[in-house]
Amino acid sequence: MSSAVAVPHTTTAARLFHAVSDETRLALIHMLRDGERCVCELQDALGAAQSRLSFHLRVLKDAGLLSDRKEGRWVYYSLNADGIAELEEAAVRLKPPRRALRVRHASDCCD
Amino acid sequence: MSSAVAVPHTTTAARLFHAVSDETRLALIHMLRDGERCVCELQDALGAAQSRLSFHLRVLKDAGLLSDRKEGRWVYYSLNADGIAELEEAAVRLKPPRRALRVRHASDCCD
DNA sequence: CTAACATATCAATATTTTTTGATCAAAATG
DNA sequence: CATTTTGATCAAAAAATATTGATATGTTAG
Repeated sequence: MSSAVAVPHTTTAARLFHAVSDETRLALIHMLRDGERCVCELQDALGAAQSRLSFHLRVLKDAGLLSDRKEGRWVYYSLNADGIAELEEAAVRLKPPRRALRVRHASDCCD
Repeated sequence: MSSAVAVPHTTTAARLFHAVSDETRLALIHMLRDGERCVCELQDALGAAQSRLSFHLRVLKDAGLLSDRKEGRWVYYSLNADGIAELEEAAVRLKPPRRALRVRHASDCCD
């Protein structure tokens, strides 16, 4: 144990949070909350350039938050429930344990 | 309703997620989970340059995730439970409503 | 087969974020 | 008061991300 930074989970969590730290990507997720959509639909709805959208979809997919499914010439994206759950867990892990909510009384710092 | 991007919550959520999308900042949060710490302690523990740390602490504080308290020449940072709760809520809001988990059968796309 | 379409990828650019080093202000200390 | 200490802030450089436009690939339609 010990190595200052980089708790193991930390890297994954950072990746997940980064994926959802952008408004366009959040908008995509929100659109997908009620079912899969093909890229062209998302594109229309968001009024975003095709290649831009493709970029953001990939970020989300790489983070494990989306799945895709190819059908004919379309690609349908949908939320990956497992990924979303992981994200939620990562968020929950940030909460302080109740025992520690109190102020740790100072004077034991920097002497 | 309608304006494509930028659901109101979306901006706040993006800000919150961005704040925790960095390993250094996650490490800070983890350290603070069991009580407040002064900057110098965090600095030692993380082995990070003072000004770098100050930068990250500010990002977290601006996002509402940390509070600070000045005492003499020290500044103590601690988790702001409300902020952390907001973050968690933002994460939960990404989950698809159960009714929509199924595949929306295609052929209604791009006709 | 050829043309049109849906989407991914790539290279160049633009933008944002992060790091670094210096300087500054407010305590505390002698 | 002069010095030291803690921490913030600022400007410049570095690094990471995002946007754009072009091109490439696979697919269906004619």
